[in-house]
Amino acid sequence: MRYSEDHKAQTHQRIVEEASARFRRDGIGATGLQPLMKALGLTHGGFYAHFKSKDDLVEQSLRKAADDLADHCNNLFAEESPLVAFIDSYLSSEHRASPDKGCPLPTMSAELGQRGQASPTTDEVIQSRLKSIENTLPDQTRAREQSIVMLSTLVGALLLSRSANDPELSDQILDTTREWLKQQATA
Amino acid sequence: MRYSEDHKAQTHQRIVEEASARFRRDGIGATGLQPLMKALGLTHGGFYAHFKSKDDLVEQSLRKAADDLADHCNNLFAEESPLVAFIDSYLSSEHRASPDKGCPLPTMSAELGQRGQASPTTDEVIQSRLKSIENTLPDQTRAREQSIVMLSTLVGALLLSRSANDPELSDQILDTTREWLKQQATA
DNA sequence: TGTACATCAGTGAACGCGCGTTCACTGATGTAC
DNA sequence: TGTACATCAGTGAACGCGCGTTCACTGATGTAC
Repeated sequence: MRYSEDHKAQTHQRIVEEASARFRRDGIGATGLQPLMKALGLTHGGFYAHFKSKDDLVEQSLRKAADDLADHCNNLFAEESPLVAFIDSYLSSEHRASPDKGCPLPTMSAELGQRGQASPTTDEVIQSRLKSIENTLPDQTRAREQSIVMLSTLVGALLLSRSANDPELSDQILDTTREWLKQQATA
Repeated sequence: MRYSEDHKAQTHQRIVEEASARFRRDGIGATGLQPLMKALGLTHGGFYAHFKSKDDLVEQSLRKAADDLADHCNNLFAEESPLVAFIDSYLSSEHRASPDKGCPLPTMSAELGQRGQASPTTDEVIQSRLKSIENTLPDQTRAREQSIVMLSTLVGALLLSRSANDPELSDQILDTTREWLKQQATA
């Protein structure tokens, strides 16, 4: 069947969006293309009309996630203190509970590094997230260094907080790190 | 064939050690039991004489890795400043280059969180690593908070540094974070 | 001391399963005449 | 306006592969008599 003008582009986007969520929630290796396509009401054979390979989809999904988050960060400039808003948002229980809608670094970067064949896409995501933080920093003289340390802390805290089984430990990591960073940000 | 007294215990330990290295280097899902046993000169069928399941091996491997690192940290007390020694060691290019011998948190915790069935082992590893840091802190009054923020930063920086494709970016993350933490430690 | 037997760590074929990828195909729609 | 044809997004069976797990087995050694 032949479809209306932008039908293919829409399907393509639907696949990228669903994959982007699943990769972040379940991991790349644990996300099968067959269940992914089925969830969208499609059959798996059609996948290769849209993507060269699973790796191709991974790259596009990563970029999509990074772009969405960059947009989200730009909205924070409406807030009184964008930096505090960023920290609160990154280390919120909402972000912890919804990896599928959040930053891909805590969920995907370990697997991306382990996957063998290297790709510059991960670097783009890191640089994009660093830039987002730099933009919110009040003092621009050491913005690069500050953004690197802050991103490391944010990524590590969210990762550990999600991994912790005991809710108390999980909260402790999230809350302690968030308050620490905010205190340092306002000092 | 029947073997000498502690032969089984030795084999068991060899499997745990090899698995512990592979899980950290390649990830849990990407590590097959068949290649693992083959690398030790064994056949895969014998695996279940030692472990209930792959998950059982994962738990034992995690604990082994955490114990080894706790030992390593205790050795740092011979240094003049254990805290600086710890930071230097954690964010060294050696640690970055050898995930199979290093901290399991940057490499395995995302996957452990995504694997569905939760286990308290991850919490034990986190608590163990927090304790290691607390022990090196000069000021014990806010040791818990400090150790949480520091572990988050260390884990995040190592993870990002390993994920970065561009060696320059990777070095920048490692070096900036290491120097920042050391400066804060000595202040 | 010599022999029969029990033990059990390790063997390797086999199981069902889901993976990523390929490919001949279908059939509704847009285009050409 | 009506008909013949080309397009191509999506279909679904099939491919080889490696996975975790099971199981009947082997055979060197320790133990019992």
